[in-house]
Amino acid sequence: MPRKLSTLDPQRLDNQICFAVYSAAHAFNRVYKPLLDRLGLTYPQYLVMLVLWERDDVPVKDIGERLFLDSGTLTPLLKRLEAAHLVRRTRSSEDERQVLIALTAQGHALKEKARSVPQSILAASDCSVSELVTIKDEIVALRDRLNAVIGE
Amino acid sequence: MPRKLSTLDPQRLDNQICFAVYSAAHAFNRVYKPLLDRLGLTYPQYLVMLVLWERDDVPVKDIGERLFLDSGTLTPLLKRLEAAHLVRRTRSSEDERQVLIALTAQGHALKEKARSVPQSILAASDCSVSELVTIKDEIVALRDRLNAVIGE
DNA sequence: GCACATTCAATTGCGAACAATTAAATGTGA
DNA sequence: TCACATTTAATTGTTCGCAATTGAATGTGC
Repeated sequence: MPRKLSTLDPQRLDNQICFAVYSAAHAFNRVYKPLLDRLGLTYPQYLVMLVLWERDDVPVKDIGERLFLDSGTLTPLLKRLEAAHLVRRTRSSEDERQVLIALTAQGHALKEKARSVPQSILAASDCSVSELVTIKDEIVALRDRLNAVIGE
Repeated sequence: MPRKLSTLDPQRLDNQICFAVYSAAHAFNRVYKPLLDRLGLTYPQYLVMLVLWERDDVPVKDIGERLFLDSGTLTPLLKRLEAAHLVRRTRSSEDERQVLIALTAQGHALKEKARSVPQSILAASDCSVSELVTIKDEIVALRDRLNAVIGE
């Protein structure tokens, strides 16, 4: 005779960590949207730019490994960044299979314009930096355990 | 003279909580995929079914508020669930603007087949229930603060 | 050197996700 | 009652995200 099962029922939406993560990702996206609109970027494009601002002139594959995305997602996205004059795509001469992604002057310059984005997000989070770091590390640890299961 | 700034630089990918959430959501999706394939559902479709298993015969808007999704996403998704004979879509007679979503017998029956999904996810998380509940509550609190900022 | 497998990016097709608009039904105020 | 605003789904167009396949370049084992 199940009584007051709802708070424990693993089949209930509100008890699922995955939905929490899924809906939090969308909430972040909505907060980022107006900030990134001013830069002319979508959120996934912003992620690619973050990778390139750290290190330039890397093959598509490296970007994919960093962001957990494949060429089916990245190829059209990078073509859009190229059309926006933020990156250049050139075949590697050492290995003609690889396409190297390099920032243009405009792409480099955009880093300065994007500098204020993280603090706007921090403000929207309404949370201390140390709390955010703690949650972030827990989520990353969880993500890495999930990815380990997939790899096996 | 900034030295070893990388561990603090808010513009670094690995320091961004949003990327942690974003990549964790994709990792969950990849773990769910083989489990949901056997049910013939995608993850967003599974979320809609979770809502309907809790309460049936609700307007599209209610589902949207629960999952933070709009009609642009839900209308085609619900049509696919209807084509799969899992739900029925009927105009409300009291308010002809509303479309009520009800489970079919097949839709109800699928709940049993889906019963083992949460524990498979728990196993993949390689984590205690109490730890997951703690992280989940923190993420939900963060999500709700973000959504509050958007609403204003 | 040559058959074979592997790697890498591109492509195709499908299902989200969302902004913006449309159209119909309902609610409201004068 | 009637003009007007609001609510609700549906629609259109763009961008992700991924599975599956393709084709070219590279690596390998004999």
